[in-house]
Amino acid sequence: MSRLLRRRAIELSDSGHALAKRMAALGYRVTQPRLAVLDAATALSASFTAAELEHWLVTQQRSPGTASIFRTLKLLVEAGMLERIHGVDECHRYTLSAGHGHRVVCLECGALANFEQCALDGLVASLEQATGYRISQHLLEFFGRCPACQRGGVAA
Amino acid sequence: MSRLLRRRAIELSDSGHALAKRMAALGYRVTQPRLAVLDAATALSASFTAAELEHWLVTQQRSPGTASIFRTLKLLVEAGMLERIHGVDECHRYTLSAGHGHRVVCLECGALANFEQCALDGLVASLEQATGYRISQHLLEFFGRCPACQRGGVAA
DNA sequence: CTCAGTGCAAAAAGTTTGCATGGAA
DNA sequence: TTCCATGCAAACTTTTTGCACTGAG
Repeated sequence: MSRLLRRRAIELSDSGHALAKRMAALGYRVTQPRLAVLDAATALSASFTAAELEHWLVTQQRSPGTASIFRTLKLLVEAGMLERIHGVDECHRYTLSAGHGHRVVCLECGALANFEQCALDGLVASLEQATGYRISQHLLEFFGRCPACQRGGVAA
Repeated sequence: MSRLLRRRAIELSDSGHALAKRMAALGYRVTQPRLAVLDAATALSASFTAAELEHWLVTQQRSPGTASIFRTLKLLVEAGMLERIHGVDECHRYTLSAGHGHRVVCLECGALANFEQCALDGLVASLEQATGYRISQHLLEFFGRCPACQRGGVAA
């Protein structure tokens, strides 16, 4: 591929992607499928499943196929650019990584709000004392209805 | 089935099962597969996946088959006798329900410690104010090493 | 140029369902 | 005796893998 073409290929999907630069900085090759998945993750904005992401890419006629999507999702999670999140009954959802923090997830539309504060330190300490466990990780997520869905008025 | 046989069938698995009585009280039929799953859940004691539970039942030569196991697990969760729990990377684990509360899960052996206190009320209130979300549920789980595994000395 | 990454298709998990039979109440 | 629950097998969904080919660096 000529220098010119390569440059065009990258610009094609480079709409706003500091993300792509970050991938390159981490030593990952910046390829079309990876850019497509990052675009999709950005466009979907809230949380999404692999299937939802694939559907979006198909409608955009940019889907690299299921296998590549799964491989890319796994890679991006390892790279820290996406996070896997858990629902009450649903697992295997993803969201663009937003620094460290936890989330409030809308049960109706999947919208997310992030927050930094994690007032668990005290609880962790007292639990370690009470149980004898050495606690190294935690999972904390909140669920409810986002402001828009509350206005929307559909009964929960 | 004669009265005598029925009685024996129930005694077979009635080893310590207030659980079976609870099922009956809830209006569920107390059947061999359900007793077997309850026994397995009790024996496995910590958290377990459907596959682990089936494996235990197979080794005991009491497995009612995959389909019945899944149906029974779903039923027992609905009945509130089992809970679905989430791991960091693993979902679809189950544990015997221990009242309301949250858990500390050992990352090495899967042992659980339950605790009642859930100091999130304040956090929920301030998050509702900060985000505009109406929060109705939360997911909170801790992970680490249990006392036995710490003594066991395998590096984390 | 070279090797990491891709895309297809096929396979492997994991989970659910249809239907005739069996057993709890 | 009645109907709920079971057990098998087959279907389905979701995710992973093998392999020849392609394109990013």
